[in-house]
Amino acid sequence: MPELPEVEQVRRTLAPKLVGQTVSSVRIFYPERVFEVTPVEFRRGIVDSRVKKLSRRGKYLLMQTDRQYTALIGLGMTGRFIVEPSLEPLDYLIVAFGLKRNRMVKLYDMRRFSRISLAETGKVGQHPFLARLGHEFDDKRLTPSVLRKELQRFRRRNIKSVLLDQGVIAGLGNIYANEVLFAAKLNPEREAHTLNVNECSVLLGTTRRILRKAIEMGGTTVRNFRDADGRDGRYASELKVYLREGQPCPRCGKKNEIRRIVLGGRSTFYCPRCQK
DNA sequence: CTCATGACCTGACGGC
DNA sequence: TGCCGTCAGGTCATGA
Repeated sequence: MPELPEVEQVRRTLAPKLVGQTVSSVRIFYPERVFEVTPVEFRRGIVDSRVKKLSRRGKYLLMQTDRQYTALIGLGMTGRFIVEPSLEPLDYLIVAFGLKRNRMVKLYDMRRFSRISLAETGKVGQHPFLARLGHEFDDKRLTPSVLRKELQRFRRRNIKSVLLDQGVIAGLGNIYANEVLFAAKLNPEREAHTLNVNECSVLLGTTRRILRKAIEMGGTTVRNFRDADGRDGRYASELKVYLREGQPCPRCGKKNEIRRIVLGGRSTFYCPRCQK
């Protein structure tokens, strides 16, 4: 579910409840979703330490403690944080962190695609979850010519799949990849390596504008997304093409023009008149 | 290496 | 009402 803006919104709403707190217990309910370390190692790395910082890299949350370890958390499609007193019996729990005064930070996930892991804080960038991630969308070093160069490595892949590839720009998912290409007037089937510097510049501009705005609006709720305060994202009203098959194009106005095709196994929405 | 596909998992929704 | 197929914010392993 969550792409970069949603993960960032979770980070912003979870941080005030978590940073500075001591984690008095760690209970893992779904050990298959703990990667690289054993559940026991994960628990030992976090329990009894204090949360120093909650940050984000791409779609991953990084919970840094005052000891040597950082927990890495990927929310998959439906991962969600709930902070509440005590531990009610709850289906779909992945992990629960106990804080003071009976408060619990629970990660639960209906589809159970969430993933957690542990790294030494100094080596967190080398962790397999993060090692191959591309640029952050707002990284100043990501210039149009750098982007163009990165797109050259793909032989025939279309630009839509490449945007979903976390190795170029980290954090774009299916909603924003569609929206960004519509805003940039680029056809999703366009081969990525054929983009010129000017097109890369436009694409970078729309990516930054859309992600910033989506972050400002607390992300997009289409179905399940809630932040750590239980609130919906408000960006859904800004979506121009995502899930709008058969609707008029908001740019050229042609009726019934938004198409849905499948690229790289994912639904792709676009206006064939505006996106050549 | 590159790319497409299926697998992982559960729920919501539309058609019959 | 109920059953079935399809689809859903992600990522990884597999094999051509």
